[in-house]
Amino acid sequence: MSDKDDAPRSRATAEMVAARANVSRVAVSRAFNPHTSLKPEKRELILRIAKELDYTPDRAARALVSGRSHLIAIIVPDVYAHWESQEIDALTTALQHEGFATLLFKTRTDYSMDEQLLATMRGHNPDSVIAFVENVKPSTLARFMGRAVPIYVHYPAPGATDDSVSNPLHDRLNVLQWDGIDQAVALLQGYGARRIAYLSGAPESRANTSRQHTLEEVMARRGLPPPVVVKGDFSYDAAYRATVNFFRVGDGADAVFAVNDVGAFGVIDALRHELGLRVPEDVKVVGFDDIAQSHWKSYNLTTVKFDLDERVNALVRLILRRLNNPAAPGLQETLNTRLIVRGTVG
Amino acid sequence: MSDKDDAPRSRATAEMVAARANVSRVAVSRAFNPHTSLKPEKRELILRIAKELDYTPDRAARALVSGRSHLIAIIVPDVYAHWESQEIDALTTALQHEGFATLLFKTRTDYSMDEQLLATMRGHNPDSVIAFVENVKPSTLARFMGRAVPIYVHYPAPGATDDSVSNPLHDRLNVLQWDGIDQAVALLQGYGARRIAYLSGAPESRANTSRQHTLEEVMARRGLPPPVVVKGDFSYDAAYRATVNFFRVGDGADAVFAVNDVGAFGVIDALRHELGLRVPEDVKVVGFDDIAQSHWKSYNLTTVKFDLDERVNALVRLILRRLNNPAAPGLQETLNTRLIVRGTVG
DNA sequence: TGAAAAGATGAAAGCGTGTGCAAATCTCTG
DNA sequence: CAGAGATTTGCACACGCTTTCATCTTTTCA
Repeated sequence: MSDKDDAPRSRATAEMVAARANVSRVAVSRAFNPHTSLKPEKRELILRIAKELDYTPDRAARALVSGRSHLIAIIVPDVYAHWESQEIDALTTALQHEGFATLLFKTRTDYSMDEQLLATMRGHNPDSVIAFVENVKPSTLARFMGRAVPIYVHYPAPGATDDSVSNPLHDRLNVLQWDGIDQAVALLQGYGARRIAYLSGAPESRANTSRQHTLEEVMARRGLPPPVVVKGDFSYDAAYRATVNFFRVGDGADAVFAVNDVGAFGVIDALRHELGLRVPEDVKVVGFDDIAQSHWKSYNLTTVKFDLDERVNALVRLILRRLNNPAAPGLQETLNTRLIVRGTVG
Repeated sequence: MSDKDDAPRSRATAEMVAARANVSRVAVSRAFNPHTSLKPEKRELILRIAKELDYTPDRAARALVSGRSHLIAIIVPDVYAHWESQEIDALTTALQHEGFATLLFKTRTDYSMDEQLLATMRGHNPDSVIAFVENVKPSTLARFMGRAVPIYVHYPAPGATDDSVSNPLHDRLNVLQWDGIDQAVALLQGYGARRIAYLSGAPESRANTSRQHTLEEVMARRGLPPPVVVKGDFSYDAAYRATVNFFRVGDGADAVFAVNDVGAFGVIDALRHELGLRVPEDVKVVGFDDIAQSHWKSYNLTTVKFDLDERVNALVRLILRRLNNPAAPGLQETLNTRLIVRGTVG
């Protein structure tokens, strides 16, 4: 065998591995694809030599012919928003485990979808797209995808019509909020709270409206007056300012139900550090998400929780089901919520 | 012109656009590449028809022939760690602006590098790799890349030998910590603190060791006794436990310098909610990073700051410089730090 | 032991794009 | 209007891989 010098700084190719192993290039391809027929010892030899040469099949070339890019796109408005970052983290780990890589795209913070961005994303040909963003119509997103069927995270409101039948353009993860919110209201009611305020997120977002409507419905059924809405935008700073303003000029409230945990932190800090009120003695606070910071001692927040692992598993399941059956009508998974009781209520 | 029906659910290709526009396929390719010669009106026509057909050039095919994937890989141990998530967020936005997409990879939390992961990453052929992870030798990472030259974030310690010359295998972003740490110590000293403890991160990580050594050096030069090291791991929970333990069994300290802001939060909460000590009256606390939460009222942390935008710009600059000059020796950018004074010192 | 079934192998045909090269067209000058 | 130069255009090939298909080899079973 001749001891050929390899080029110094370019990646090894299947051709080189084949030459070195005295097999055809096709055999190399087969060695890297599990369900192909290849004599075991031959496969072993090829894999050994591949390792020697630091060879990995080129995903782009593979994608071109197989139609699988092994890329999963995630679209988020804010990576550093706390809930999102934890979800991206867990999702990336889970996807990695299944052989996928995460392709991250950021939309503008006004939750609108940029056509340029969608075109770029489509160019990368992701096997699936997970949209945490809500102000884009499924039909728009679908138009911008190739074979991939986008996955939406959906929060069904109690009264809303289920549009799953009429919209088979995307798969869905349904997050049911009723149970968690009902448990929260029951707890507040148990401690004597009647005037409950709702700190909103960005008003147009569906995470916000569905949460608000669910809360209103729950409170009505429990014979409570409708919640006063304090307008926020999911951020700490907005929650802080809105709370200060609300308690200074308005009648105040016995409790605040926040659209998310970060908002709840803003509420708590405003109450304690600006308004001189005590939590939970004077005002009770409930959040939504149960992010990592919620158990930190400064907040110790009572909050409604999605189970992150369950949520990630459901998303991965959706992706795999869809890839195994590209022609299936809109797939769905459903997830529930529950209350985590800590120190900001009673 | 015949009104051909297009296939319902597969992506448009350059061929189809060419047919519809009565031009060659090559012209379509040229229409999408700025610096090629093509009659302007022809280009315009092609782009218009491309839009009609929802055509975008396939990145995988393009990458195969041009050698540019337009993918930038980022390797992190934790996405949801606060500093990292903010950096990923800003970086993704900036890269998107330059036409790149972010490819996210998560290492194991012990900061070790998985060869399997590296192989997968190499398979995707990223144009560049940014490693926030420290326990992998540059030579290992370089072996796993193709043409791409990895970028390391480096924290030069004051006495450390500069290995930039001997290691041209990677580009570097140097973050100088001296100024910020010196300002912090000066401030603490000004308020009469002498016994300063250091809350460490994962001991083996270079972010930790370099920060610790710089602190030791700064304190020595200012005539202070060396800092007592309290062992943490960058997380809130570890910081909380370590602080409780340290102040219960040891002599305590006048001030704690934490390796990062999240750790500082753990320190503050332990002091206030578990040990009954006041911050800053009894113990002063300084952090490192200036993440978004640091200005929240519950903490209001005095901290050493990298400027995030500067940092992201420097990274993007490194990437572009490298792509314009693949053969250049190890490129570098340098960044400084400074103290942000808030309420946890005096 | 022989024929049929099963398994292993390689040649060739793509996948969708960019690029070198030569031919074709246009522009300009005197 | 000729001819040189600049610009535009298309053919053919390359990128690295998977996947049919036909061929060759091995196993199975009566």
